[in-house]
Amino acid sequence: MSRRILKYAILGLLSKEDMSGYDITSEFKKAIGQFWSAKHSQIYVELKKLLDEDSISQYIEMAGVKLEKKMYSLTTKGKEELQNWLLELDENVETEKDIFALRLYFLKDIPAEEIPALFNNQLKLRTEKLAFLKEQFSFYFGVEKNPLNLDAEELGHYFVLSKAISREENYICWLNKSLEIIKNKNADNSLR
Amino acid sequence: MSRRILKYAILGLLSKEDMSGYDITSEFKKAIGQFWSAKHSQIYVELKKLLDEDSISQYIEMAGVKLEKKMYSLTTKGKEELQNWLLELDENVETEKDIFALRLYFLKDIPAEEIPALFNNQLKLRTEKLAFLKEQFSFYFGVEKNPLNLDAEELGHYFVLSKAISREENYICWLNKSLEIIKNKNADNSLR
DNA sequence: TAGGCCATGTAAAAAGTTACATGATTAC
DNA sequence: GTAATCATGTAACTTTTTACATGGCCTA
Repeated sequence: MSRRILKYAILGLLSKEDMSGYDITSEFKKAIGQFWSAKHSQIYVELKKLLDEDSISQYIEMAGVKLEKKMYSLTTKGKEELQNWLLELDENVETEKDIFALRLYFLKDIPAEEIPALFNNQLKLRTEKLAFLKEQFSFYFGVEKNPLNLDAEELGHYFVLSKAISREENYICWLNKSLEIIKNKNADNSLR
Repeated sequence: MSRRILKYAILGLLSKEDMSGYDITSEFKKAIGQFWSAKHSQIYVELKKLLDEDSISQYIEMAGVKLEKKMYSLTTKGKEELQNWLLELDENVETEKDIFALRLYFLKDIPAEEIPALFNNQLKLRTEKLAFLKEQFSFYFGVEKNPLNLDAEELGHYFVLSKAISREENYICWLNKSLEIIKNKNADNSLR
């Protein structure tokens, strides 16, 4: 958890178009939510902070008769900060936390007959996520398959979706391979 | 983050053998650190809490003449808590945060000539990590390749290492594919 | 008119990082 | 003797989650 990643995630989203806190919250439920996310409570606080620091500016848009949407835009300062952050080189790979893998490390304390259920649950979750991602992908890039024909904005989206898909496919593949090993082991033991 | 994952990570490590806070800190620099980690400052605080809650017990081991190592063991309560946690089914896939992918989503704000450097840096980091993981793998499983011959404890380790390796290989593969796209795009543009 | 979504916030608590602090042991 | 590593802790701060809280809009 390092130096204000949420700040830059928000600046990045606002560099595409002006958004409200609610819009930003929604974005984290789509493609980019595969690699960073935050709850609305954190986002509203961060927006206030960014406003204070003059990285963003605010204006009101009416949504209906009474409902005020607070829209945010990047300021010059915000644009510069984003630019600089985008060019930073990471110095090390951060731990990508994964509770299932953590549990599996403690395999010896899981009764053998319970293990397949754990794998199957994970397989279900990951398969659902992959389906969601593929749906998104074909919605945005279904017709135009060749990434060379995409503009820079679409290409960012393309990379992130293709990355998420490849991550989930790889995860599912590893789950299947590992589950096979477990099944063979269980079969072995019942022969004895 | 969520429901005391560090607690269970520590209980899990202690179920293999008694350890000190320092030992636990070291473990997070090895295989399991690929999927969960914590700093010593957090670990010592959590150990005190677990001791208060009677999930673990403490004894002193002398390391040298003056140096006292505080060793921790699971209590019956701790063992039960670990058991129950290991059988819990995750209800959703948590965001696996990845700053590089986040940056890449904002690609349109990165000057085209800077992009390859960003990819190459990531490629370097991931390649180094993969080398480290493969070293670990061959150290522990080099001779005995067949996972069917491993006992439950080794198998947990095997799964976690094989998962980390497959994750990094997949990441590198995606980086290379994406970098190719970027190069082709840059070449295209300079032709115009 | 009711339920789901749009929309924005605050407060408290938990989790995690960074910095400060200290001292022993080991191997060269 | 000195540097790396072993060993343990606290304090301040940042980040993230959970819960509380409110009200408008839209569609069936």
